[in-house]
Amino acid sequence: MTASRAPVRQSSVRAHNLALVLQTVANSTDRPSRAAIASGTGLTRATVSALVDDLIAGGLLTEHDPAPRTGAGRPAAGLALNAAGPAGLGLEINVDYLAACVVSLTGEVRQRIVEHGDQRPLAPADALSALDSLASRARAAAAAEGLTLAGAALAVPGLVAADGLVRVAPNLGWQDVDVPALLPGLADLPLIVDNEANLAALASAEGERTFLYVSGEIGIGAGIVLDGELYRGGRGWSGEIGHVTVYPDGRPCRCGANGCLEQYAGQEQVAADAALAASALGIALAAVVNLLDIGVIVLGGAYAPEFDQLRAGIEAELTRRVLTSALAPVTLRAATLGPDAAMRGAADAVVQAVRADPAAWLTR
Amino acid sequence: MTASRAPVRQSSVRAHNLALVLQTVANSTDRPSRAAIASGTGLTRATVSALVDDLIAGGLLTEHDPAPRTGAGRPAAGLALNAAGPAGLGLEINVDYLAACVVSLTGEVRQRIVEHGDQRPLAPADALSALDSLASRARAAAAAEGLTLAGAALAVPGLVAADGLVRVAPNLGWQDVDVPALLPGLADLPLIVDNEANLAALASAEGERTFLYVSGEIGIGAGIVLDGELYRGGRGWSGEIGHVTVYPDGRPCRCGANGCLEQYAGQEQVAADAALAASALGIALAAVVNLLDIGVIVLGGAYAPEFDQLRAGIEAELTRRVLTSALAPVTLRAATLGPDAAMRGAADAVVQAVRADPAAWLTR
DNA sequence: TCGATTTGTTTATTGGTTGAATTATTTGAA
DNA sequence: TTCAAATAATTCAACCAATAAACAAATCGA
Repeated sequence: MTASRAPVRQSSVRAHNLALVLQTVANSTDRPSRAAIASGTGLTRATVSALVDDLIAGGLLTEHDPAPRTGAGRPAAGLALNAAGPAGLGLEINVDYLAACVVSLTGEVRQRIVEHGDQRPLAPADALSALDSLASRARAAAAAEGLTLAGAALAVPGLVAADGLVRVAPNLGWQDVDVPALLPGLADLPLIVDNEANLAALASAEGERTFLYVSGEIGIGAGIVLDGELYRGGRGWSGEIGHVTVYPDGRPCRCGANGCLEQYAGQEQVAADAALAASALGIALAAVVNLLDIGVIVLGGAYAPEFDQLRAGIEAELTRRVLTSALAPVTLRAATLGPDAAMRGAADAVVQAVRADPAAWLTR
Repeated sequence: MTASRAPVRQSSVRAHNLALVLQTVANSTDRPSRAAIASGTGLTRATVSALVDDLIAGGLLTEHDPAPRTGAGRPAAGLALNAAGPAGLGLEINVDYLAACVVSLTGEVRQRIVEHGDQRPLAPADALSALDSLASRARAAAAAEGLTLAGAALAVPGLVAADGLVRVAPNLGWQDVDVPALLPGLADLPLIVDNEANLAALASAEGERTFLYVSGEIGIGAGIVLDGELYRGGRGWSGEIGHVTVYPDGRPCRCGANGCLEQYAGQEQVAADAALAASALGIALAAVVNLLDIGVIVLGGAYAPEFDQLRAGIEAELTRRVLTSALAPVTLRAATLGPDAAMRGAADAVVQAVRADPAAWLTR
């Protein structure tokens, strides 16, 4: 069905194979040689050599001395991502802090600035103006280290439309805020604006290709990653697990409905009654697994530090309510990045965009 | 992230563009000319000509006289899918019938055989043996009409693993049935085995790219179509909406849990208490929309004839419980194919596979 | 009847991969 | 010490597929 509506020319072949080579290096634990990449991908050595030349010339890969010796033959030149290559600027605005970080192409955090302060009393323009100058500081520091930015991404606790328009951010009190227009300092960079749970999910993959990330803050959000790709839904509003009904006639929610998960497993409820929170969470997560057949669930935000208290209660509901639980169990895991997850995911999104389409960067 | 782990060569370019041209013809309401395809796809006329030649030579397209006259210039040759091209064999086994149909490349039903009879007392081998001979009859009739089959697909009311192994089909009483091995008459054809709701969803798209199809039978199943593609989940067990919890402490379900949707909106419950069924269905569907941001829901199976009774009750819950309902409403629709949906979807799956990868058929 | 117009084909060119031959660099054995 | 074997990387001719531009075909309108 999907013969994506675009024609393919030879240059698309090159673009695809450049990405293939770059991803192979990125996913490799050691520093692979051209020959290793060739046998790993199925491309010929000649082709890999040509592609690697382009990637080195474009500053995406670097060549290193061979690692250990292995038998006879000419020693291999080890290839690695260029730590000085295009980096990603990750930004986050949340209820009580602003944050920025710069992550290198290799995935290292090279800058990190967090500024605490209640954002709720501020008008969107003022909050974003403060973020803009925070971003400028991070940018300048990165430039001083010799890093060039490939783009920026901002995590927002709310519903974001495809063009960067924030439709609603209830906890910030925002409505219809045109974020890119209010960040003039970033006008020269490609800017991604996305929901915080979506971006936090990206940062929490740890090698997993298909999983659900759940973040318990004041609200509860989820990022759905299917086969390595974030699923955003038709309008970009997927993952609103906080308003999945757990008890149809239960507590009234600020959204107008009754019995939303948020009323039983929000940040405060976890602290007040972990058993109830775990049970409610388990019921909602069972629905997700029944619908999407997802095998791994990562608990982040306020859930991560309470993971040990929540685990048994959630698993009990999953076992009872997931139809296929006897055939294949669901794995529960705590997120490891803490409050930095969304900001890190934002920066990762930029870096991953470069890795997924290096040709766009090379010909920029 | 997804630079699908395979290298791309020139032949992949050709395969992709062949599919692009074929899909363009398939999705066209009139009979497009080579020039129209060129301007529609962005390929050059020369390239389209070459690709079309291959598709005509391979029996996938046919050339027709120009339709209406339009101004000056050489008249265009209209292209259309070849009605005598590779067809799909669709099969279904269900509690009280066996069915087979043959659908042409153009999407017309050319054969249709339904054999009523309770399958539950039969051993899987016996039921499938009967289906095998039914399939042979449909095949022979299709061959008599000059149709060649590109493959077959079977719809089963149960959980199907990727290799065609039916893990559980509760209403048939099946467990771990190796379907392909029990259909020797189809050994020479590629065979897809899939869940009936998944295949019924495919047949019920009606141009929609992202939607949820819900089928209310004895059990309740759902097919999730995201951007034109069926989402099957990590193990192929997605869409088990029947066991989403609606009332956590509600009626006990045969799956062992309490308050599953199936206990409130199954076939019998719809007849007994439509209002309760609609409300339960609405609660579960609201969860789907909150999680996946799906804008269109198609009600099939036993729900379709009761659509008018159910609609208001479902919509009330959706409006109340979907966080984004004020921003964008959810569209409810009744399926139109009736009990044939799964069988038709099975045949469609075969035809669509040919349309999505004509190069595979041409070089078979 | 002729020019304008549109469709479809032909041909030389270009970009990109392939496969085979070649060069480079090391280990190990005579 | 020297040379054969082995492995890595590069070079080069061949091939495949798309492109652009020229050309042939078929129709309309003046």
